[in-house]
Amino acid sequence: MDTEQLAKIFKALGHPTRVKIIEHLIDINTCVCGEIVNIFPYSQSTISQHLKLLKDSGIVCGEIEGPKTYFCVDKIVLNQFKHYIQNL
Amino acid sequence: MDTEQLAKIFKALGHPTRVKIIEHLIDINTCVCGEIVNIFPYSQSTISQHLKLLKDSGIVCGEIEGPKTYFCVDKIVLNQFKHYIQNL
DNA sequence: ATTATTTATCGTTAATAGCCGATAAACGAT
DNA sequence: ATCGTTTATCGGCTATTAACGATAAATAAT
Repeated sequence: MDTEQLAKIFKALGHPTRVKIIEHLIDINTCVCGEIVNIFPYSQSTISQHLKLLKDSGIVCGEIEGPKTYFCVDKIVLNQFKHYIQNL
Repeated sequence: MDTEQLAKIFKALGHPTRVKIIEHLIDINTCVCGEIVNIFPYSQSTISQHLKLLKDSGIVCGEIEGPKTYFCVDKIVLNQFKHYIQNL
């Protein structure tokens, strides 16, 4: 895990809403965009963009099933991330 | 450690240069701005701003001694941070 | 075939970030 | 008191981010 990807993940988590989204994703394992929209006081497009950012960083992955996209934390990447932090 | 402060630290680390700065700070324990300027291909003002960001997030503290400022990682905050990540 | 549901993307706007050079501020040494 | 060293801050520029509404795309259901 190189510096660039690390910084990307840090950056993705550098917003209160995205921190809460990933905590929620970890809690409930898998989740659909609309469910997250219901939790936060932001529009659907805004939440979708937050999810895209998290996905682009690699910490989250999304599987399209029908009209829905199921988001979940990429456990491999999360573990690499944890491992890095632990060694700081 | 609340979500806001967490996001602030994540955000502070969300830049390759700042990741490298904090790695360096952890390595050598304490460090002066000018030393970091010599490592990176950025101007003194840019590095000073990166350090300010890290300091404002709480993960780094700086002690002014004469004309120099000695920066070091705040180990208490770093440990709180690590603890949070481990519990993810 | 049309409608409803769900998500992604586009275009816009305001705010923030990242970089620089120039300058100010604080101190030590001469 | 002046000069050199070190750092912080200011102003300016460009690029990116964060938010929104509107719209498109994909599918499920009627």
